[in-house]
Amino acid sequence: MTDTNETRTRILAAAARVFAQKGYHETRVDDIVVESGSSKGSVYFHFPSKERIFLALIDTFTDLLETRLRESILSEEHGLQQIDAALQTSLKLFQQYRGLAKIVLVQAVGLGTAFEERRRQINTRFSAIIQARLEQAIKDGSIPAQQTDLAARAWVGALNEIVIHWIYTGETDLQETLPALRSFLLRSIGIVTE
Amino acid sequence: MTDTNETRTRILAAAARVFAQKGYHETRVDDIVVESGSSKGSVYFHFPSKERIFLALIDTFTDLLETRLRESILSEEHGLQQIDAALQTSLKLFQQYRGLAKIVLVQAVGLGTAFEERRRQINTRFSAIIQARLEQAIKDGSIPAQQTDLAARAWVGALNEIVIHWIYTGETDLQETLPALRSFLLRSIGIVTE
DNA sequence: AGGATTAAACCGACTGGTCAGTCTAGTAAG
DNA sequence: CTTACTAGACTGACCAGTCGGTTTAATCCT
Repeated sequence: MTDTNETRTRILAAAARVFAQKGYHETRVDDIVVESGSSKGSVYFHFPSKERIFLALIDTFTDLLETRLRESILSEEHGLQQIDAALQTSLKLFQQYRGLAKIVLVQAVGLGTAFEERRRQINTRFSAIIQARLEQAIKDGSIPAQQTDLAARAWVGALNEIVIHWIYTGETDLQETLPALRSFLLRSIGIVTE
Repeated sequence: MTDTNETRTRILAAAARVFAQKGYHETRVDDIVVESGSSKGSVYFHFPSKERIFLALIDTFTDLLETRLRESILSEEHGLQQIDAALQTSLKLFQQYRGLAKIVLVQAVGLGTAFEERRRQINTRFSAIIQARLEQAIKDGSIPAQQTDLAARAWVGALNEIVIHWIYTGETDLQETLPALRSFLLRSIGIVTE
């Protein structure tokens, strides 16, 4: 018995590459078969459908991101450092998994009713994390009172767009945008650094 | 001869409704046929393909938005007022054409190679408009020096996300978010209002 | 006028290619 | 011999686009 889980993982990795490059609808299950060096029977032994493969990739990545985010926030005491840590963690992860990032941020959008809901939830989930932090910051007086839900969503949108642009252009290193992005985001909620 | 152009317009309007609701791939050409109350022959008389109908909708809307934006910017003298006018114009247009907004901001994303390029260009186009304004503002000393390309893209991302959220939730009136959004954006580039 | 002619606009049954998912026949390991 | 997995040929549904035919209306001719 060749290790089941290894084949499964190989299929997922192959799927990630193909989905990232071609998008959901232009990806043929046979593309994944070829890319993974397995067979159709094998793919359908490990996954019930093409859709589930796609969802598995999305869930894995978003769960990982959320976990890392929460960890990095917990690892810092002060609000400002928490934000720094969270931002750094996000960029690092996007940079490390560029393919998965593209799948989650680009390829999972506009897929119609089935995926629409899920996609919204993801953004809401991350907005909520940020919003909670902002509420906290207002309460302890680090930033002025403001509409935290709007600010949180705007942050998510801004970050997404920056990452997507990096995904396409691949310009240098995503981490290098951190200082400018950091200043931008902090200013946006009323923290003037220098 | 029933006015040719009227049928064409009816088909486009129907397509906008269906595409907005179902997304590109889940929309059947026959859905558009039924929704428009015409026929398949008629649809293919006016348009060469499903894809072209979709692109026609996108182009119409983005061109309109760009025109309105440039007009509103030209109508104001001072940098800050220009930004206000542009923002107000955008929100107004999104609000007015919610279906088309959804098509451009959501349904046109993640459609694979054919649309990917075009979609990027649209965001770049609007980023460029904002960036030019920011460069100007730095030059005349209204805002501190900063990475305008990043700020411009972040603005586009932030605005998109806010609008998309409104598209899904339909919460009240998009225009009502203007004050908070305005403060957020202005702060982000170093303008402290109150 | 009104009849004939023509072309644009419209109609919808049909087709042909595509592809997700199935199925039968395997192989390897214990 | 059984369990876990792999293989890839095959099938059936689906749907964009086609095509032969009909309607509509504008123009010309007597």
